[in-house]
Amino acid sequence: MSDQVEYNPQAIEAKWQKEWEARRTFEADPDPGRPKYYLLEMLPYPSGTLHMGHMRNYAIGDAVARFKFMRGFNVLHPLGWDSFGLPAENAALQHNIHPREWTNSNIAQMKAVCRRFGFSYDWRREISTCEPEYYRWNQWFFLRMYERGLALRKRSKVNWCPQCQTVLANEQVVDGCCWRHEDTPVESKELEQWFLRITDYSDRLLEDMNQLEGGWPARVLTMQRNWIGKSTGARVRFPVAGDRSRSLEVFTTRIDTIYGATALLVAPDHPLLPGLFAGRPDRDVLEASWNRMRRHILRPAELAAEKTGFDTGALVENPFSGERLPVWVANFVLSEYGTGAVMCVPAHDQRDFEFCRKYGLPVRVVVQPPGATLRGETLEAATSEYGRLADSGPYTGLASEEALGRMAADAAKGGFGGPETTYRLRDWGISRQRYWGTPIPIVYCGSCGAVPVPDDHLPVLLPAAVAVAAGGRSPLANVPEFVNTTCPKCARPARRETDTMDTFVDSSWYFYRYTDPRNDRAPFDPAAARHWFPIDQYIGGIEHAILHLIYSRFFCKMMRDLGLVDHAEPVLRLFSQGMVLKGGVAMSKSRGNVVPAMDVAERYGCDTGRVYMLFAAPPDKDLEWSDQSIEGCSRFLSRVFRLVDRHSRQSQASPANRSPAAGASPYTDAERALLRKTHQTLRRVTDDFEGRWHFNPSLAAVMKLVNEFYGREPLEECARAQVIQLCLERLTQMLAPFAPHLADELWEMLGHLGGLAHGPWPAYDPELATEDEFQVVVQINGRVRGHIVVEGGLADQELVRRALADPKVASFLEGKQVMKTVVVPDKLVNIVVR
RNA sequence: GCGGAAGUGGCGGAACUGGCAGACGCUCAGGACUUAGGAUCCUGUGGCCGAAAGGCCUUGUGGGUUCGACUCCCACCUUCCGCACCA
Repeated sequence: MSDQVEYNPQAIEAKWQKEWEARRTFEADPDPGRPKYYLLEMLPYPSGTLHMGHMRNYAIGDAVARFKFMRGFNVLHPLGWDSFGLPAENAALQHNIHPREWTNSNIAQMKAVCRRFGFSYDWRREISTCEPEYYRWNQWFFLRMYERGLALRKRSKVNWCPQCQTVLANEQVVDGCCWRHEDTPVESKELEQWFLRITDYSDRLLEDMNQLEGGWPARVLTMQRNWIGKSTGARVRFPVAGDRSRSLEVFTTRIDTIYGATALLVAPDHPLLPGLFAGRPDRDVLEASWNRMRRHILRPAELAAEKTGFDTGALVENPFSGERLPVWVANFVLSEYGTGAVMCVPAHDQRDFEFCRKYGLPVRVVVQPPGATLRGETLEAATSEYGRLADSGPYTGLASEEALGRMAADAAKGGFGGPETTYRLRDWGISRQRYWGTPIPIVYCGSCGAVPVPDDHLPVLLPAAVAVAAGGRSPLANVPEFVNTTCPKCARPARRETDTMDTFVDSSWYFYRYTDPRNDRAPFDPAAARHWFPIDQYIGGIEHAILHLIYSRFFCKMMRDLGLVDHAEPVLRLFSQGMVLKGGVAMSKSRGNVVPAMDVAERYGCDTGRVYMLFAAPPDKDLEWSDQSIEGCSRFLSRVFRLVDRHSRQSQASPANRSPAAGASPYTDAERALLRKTHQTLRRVTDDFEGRWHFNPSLAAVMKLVNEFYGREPLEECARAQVIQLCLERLTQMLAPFAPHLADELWEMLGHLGGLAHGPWPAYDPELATEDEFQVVVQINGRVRGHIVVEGGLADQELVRRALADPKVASFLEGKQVMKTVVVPDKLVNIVVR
């Protein structure tokens, strides 16, 4: 047709976005009549521009959200901004702009991109964590934790990033460097800091992971388990020889090997060391070695590859054997884990083995692995296998498994130890010496000490006029109007805490706020949370596997203890999407390899961008950006547009053709074939959304269906217009989650009003989707030798008979003897010959 | 070192519980339409042999199980990710 209209994504997209907004299409409120579905993508940090790396996350989420909308779910799909954080302060320093201004202008830009992509967010629920209306509840939660002893101030060794000029939580240290500055080794400092006692929840965090099995990626669960690092063993106290009032404690998971201990090793910064040196003639020499080693240890980035140590000259007594053991300082013993001291069993621990071989300490085998008789003198490596105890006093002959329990119990009986469980997880240090964060609601009073700010004084407002400077202490300390206050208890002059909270506090509970975003009396209404929670599907990057995802699980449990929520886990299902790469590396502003999302929308339209994100790779794998591939997706959408356009013009000429074909005369073969392909594709796409989320082959199937229509041109000669109409309607519906704007436009072209956002998602007709003819592969000795076409459901013998009758197959069988036949109904016949 | 994931055409990737390897897209080639085509439509496109029919080879490597293996088992190689003195 000469007056063919071309696909104009920009016009179509603007039209439907306006329409959706006017109709409040994606606003969701509790509705007892429909099942709820809470779908969430991790909230973005407003860094400036949204690039296609970000968009992948939202394209996946939006496809699922729209599918659920179409299926009749009441979908809660919100978005907000993780808007506190250091980059805003850096921008302030570099461009002399206030962090708030920088942040808000970024939010405006990014929101414009999200709107340009037409995502199905309920914007009424938008939140921004840097607003007092939000962060006052961070303070409120802090106070509730303070009341319960879950927020506490303590002096401890903390990680210090010299770039950020602030403290980092353990979770924020990656390979000994800052998570934001991968080349900057973290330093160690002793500071007084606020901590949240996440360690009180170690066991619950671990146990409740059973509820997440299957719904969360296995590797995330593994990473969290390793991070919590539970290990069960025993604590044993070794008295100092000659002074039984003093002792050194060790933690061990292998108390069954204790008769093989030939030394006791302590960490270089063990608190009892100075006491051991005191009064010794060689004290100066010892302290010199000690200081050398400590300097090294204080820089965790320079982890020594080689084990070193020195003999303190002190002796302790093995409480089991009475044997005297030398006390050594060893650089590989960690002061933060266990008791900061270990028993050294060289025969059964590789680290101890290397240490003892280096320094000539004896090696003694006290557990013989099954079927072995090892000797310490000739041992080439430690053996950590369980076995039978040897040379172990009264325990000799016991199996390791049994000895572990019995010896720990005996240590308890003897009053020198007992069973113990340790964790790797440390308390969460939340103090940050930075400006752009939530002020910690504490006041220091000369007479009352640390006093919590009363609830009715919240929020403690972050002052606007602050000279942001990196100087190792919080910029807030330089704002007298902020610092100087009065004690809430005694009304005397007092000083405010000037550190702000780690921004991971903000993101630990934000998804509850979405359920009741404007509440000014509580963080949220428990009833609203109860309605929407738990989150049915959470989507985000793997980089939060332990940071955000363990903190928010902790918050949920804490909130449950406060009576705010009634579930143990906030997120039922988690999906980690792959990264978008360009030139083999992740797209990022700092690498300068980003493809701005707005560029894609302007050039191809956002529907094309979305389809490309879902088509180019499975959603959990990394995706390499390709300018050529996205062209292909653009072409595909144009093809669909032209197909429907042509059909709708013809229908307009004779509107009767629009009436449904149901009840019409039986379908012709060509019509059946068209309907069959359509319903097969529909089945595939439906199953995929409900199951594996392999959108790439799903979209491939839709493309194939479109090719099918093109291959039958001119369509109207092979099928009645009503049948074509029916098939195109299904095609349009199944395209809707992927290319929603185009789908709504096509839906209108097909004569329907109001778009497809709320469905319906069509049910596929199993009858129509069934093949009535099958192409059966005929193999001879496993090699394909022919094909036969048969009707479905043939008996095995009949299938074999027809296979043997095929002339081509027969020619291969000449002079051969059939040994056996294998039949897969409707699929395959394999003839085994000799 | 330990744990996990992965390895398929020129490229991105399909192949669900073992059953025609390479769907779909990109690239490239040819054709049609056209004043024109970098638009559109059609055809072809893993390698080798062959004019063709057809045959042989091919899913990191080597073995095994099976009528039949990308898929299961064993060993090895490579890449990526996580943990890494956690006692």
